[in-house]
Amino acid sequence: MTTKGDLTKARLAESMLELIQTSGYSGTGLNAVIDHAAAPKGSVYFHFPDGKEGLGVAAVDLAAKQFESLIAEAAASAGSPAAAARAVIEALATIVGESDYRLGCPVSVVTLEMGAESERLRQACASAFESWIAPTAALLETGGVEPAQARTLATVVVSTIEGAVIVSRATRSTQPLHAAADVVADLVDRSRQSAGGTR
Amino acid sequence: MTTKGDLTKARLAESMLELIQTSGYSGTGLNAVIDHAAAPKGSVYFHFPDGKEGLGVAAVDLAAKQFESLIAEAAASAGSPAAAARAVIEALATIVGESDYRLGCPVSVVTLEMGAESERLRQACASAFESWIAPTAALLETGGVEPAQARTLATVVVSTIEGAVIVSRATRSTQPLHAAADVVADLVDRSRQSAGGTR
DNA sequence: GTCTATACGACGATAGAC
DNA sequence: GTCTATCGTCGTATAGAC
Repeated sequence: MTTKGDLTKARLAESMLELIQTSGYSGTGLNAVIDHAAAPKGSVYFHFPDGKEGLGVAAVDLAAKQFESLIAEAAASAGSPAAAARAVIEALATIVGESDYRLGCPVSVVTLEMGAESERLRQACASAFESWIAPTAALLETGGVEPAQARTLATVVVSTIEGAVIVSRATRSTQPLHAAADVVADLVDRSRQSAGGTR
Repeated sequence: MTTKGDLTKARLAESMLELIQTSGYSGTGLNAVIDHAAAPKGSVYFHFPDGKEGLGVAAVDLAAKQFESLIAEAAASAGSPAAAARAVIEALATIVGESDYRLGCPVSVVTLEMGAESERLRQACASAFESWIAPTAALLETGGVEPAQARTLATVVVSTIEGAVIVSRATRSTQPLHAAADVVADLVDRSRQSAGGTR
């Protein structure tokens, strides 16, 4: 059953996730989180006994699931791996642009800020990236790319997307993301052909 | 002339740059910076009247110059644009790996943490990215790629590198950077051919 | 002009009231 | 079990001694 406490816990993780995107991990104070979640301060330590670190892990896990869903939906509705990749990146371009370049990838920023300081957070970020690379590689394999190459290419695709979001935010332009969409779609399409897939 | 004060100022910027890479911008306190630079606390506000923000801008500018030099050296010594791109990325893989995955791109993390909060820092980051994209595009043009496509491709190349550094740090493996090196080198080489360059 | 001592606020975390 | 009041620490910034 879903108790009221569970809802509070979910709201806290969602708030943390949202604030991390605009202010980073260190820049997001617990006061801001409980304020945004409309939760009392003590409940943070009730639901997340490890404090901020546990809340951060929950936020990263949540982000992983959300983007994983976006990938799955694009893979299901798009006609080809290349089209799916393009759809995902264009969706991100819309999100980033419509947020006035305030939203970015929470996993990237937590990796960069805390990867060297918290092993728990670093592992959570590694798992998040893996949860995006694996389905991307699987999608490429359905296009006829051999497993090893699919994994390599999927890693690069995810890296490119992460980087493009950052460059887009810095330049306040969706051009880097659109450029990434074009190049990645072309790259995915080409790999399918060169691997001897359905041609 | 170079006064002692100028050296202190440079050391402060270098220390800020180094610490940002492992702990992020918000996670780096001025106390840690002056400690690392072996400088008295007041000199921060003497050399950087705007405080932490000014110091952050100096660190980002410094990072921009350093990586710009790496690109220029690779472009000068490598035999082709593709080889230059590979050399740059492999050099990054060495740096990231040998630092035990503690060093990353300071411009990325400042963009993600402060891009939405400080216009000055955001612009410094945008300038940094531009200072890497422009010479990369120029290099691609020497390979026969037309200007517009060179710019697009250069943006994607820089994005991919930024993202690969992040994924490498999260997974504690240089594999994402090596994968990026392979794919980017191939991409650069292909663009040269498809554009009707020296074949 | 350089640097030390300090002010003031926000942080994460906890103890204990309800 | 849920929340409020508070503690100690560290943050940035500054005032003033040298």
